[in-house]
Amino acid sequence: MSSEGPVKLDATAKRIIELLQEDGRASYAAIAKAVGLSEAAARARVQKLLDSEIMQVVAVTDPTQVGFTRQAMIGIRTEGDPLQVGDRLAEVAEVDYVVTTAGSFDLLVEVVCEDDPHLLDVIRRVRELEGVVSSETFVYLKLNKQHYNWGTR
Amino acid sequence: MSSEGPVKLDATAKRIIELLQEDGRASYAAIAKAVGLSEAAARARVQKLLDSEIMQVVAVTDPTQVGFTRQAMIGIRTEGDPLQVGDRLAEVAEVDYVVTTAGSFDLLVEVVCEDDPHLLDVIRRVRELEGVVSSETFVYLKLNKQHYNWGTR
DNA sequence: GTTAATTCTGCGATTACCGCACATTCTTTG
DNA sequence: CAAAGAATGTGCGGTAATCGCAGAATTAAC
Repeated sequence: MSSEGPVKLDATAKRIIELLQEDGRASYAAIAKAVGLSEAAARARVQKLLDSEIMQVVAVTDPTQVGFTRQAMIGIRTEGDPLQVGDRLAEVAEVDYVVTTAGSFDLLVEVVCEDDPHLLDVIRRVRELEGVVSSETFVYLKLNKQHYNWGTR
Repeated sequence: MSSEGPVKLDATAKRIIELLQEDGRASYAAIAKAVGLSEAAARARVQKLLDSEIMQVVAVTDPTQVGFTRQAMIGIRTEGDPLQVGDRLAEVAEVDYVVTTAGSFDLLVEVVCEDDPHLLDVIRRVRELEGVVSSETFVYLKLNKQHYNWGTR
């Protein structure tokens, strides 16, 4: 769905991203002052970053706090093209995160479920997908840390 | 650092969260209209959700797009209290995500690094932590899907 | 049933946002 | 290298959103 080009970001773009990683609702005026641009220019740059899907500004929550009692990571071994299997997994609604990896799993998939029967159903559906050879599920017991302000380089 | 109580969220709070999961920069006026409150009340509720750390509004990016070429998930087996080890891991700057799990790993840890030597150094530091018995690293090759609008229940 | 605390509404006063015309800088390209 | 074209930035006026606060309404506690 997204065709990536390794976009080049200048120092101003990176500082804007870092500011919004700290506070996604920062005003354009505040951003402009922080990076030394006019308000209109700052606004244009934020819009560009959003439109190009380099960055998105969203609310993030601990799923367990908003009614999803079962979360899990599923390690998956595939046959055929892992990227294609990854695309198929990405279509599953309960899946919020898919990465292709090197190691004893080909894909790591995070799923968000309401309860145990729901998780069971998701695992069943995942294992039935074409190209999925085996899977191993890690049920989440506690979310210890979750942050997004890793900055830029 | 965060003392969790399973906070009870009413329907309005959940709808506000869902709206901001779609667009973290939605105006208070728009939120108010959507949930049927005055602008001031909507603003107060958003502030409360932010202050109580139930929700945070932030910019999220694909790390590879902003200069971090090496990302990985590290599966960790521990001895002693996994939660304590998790807390220690959470203090590592390059670690952005820590979950305690049930399964063949006790903890899953996501790390964001600039390059291979950086990743190597992080893995070394992680393995030296007290309580870490063994670790297995899954280097990310591609981020297939990443989304945050899983809604509420 | 009264009190206290929380939450909501309804405003002005202030600030931010948006769109647009024009200036500036950076890239092609002949 | 000069001119054309594309980005990117500035300034500003009109509109809309935000903020702070006083008082009403609702909810919880006793």
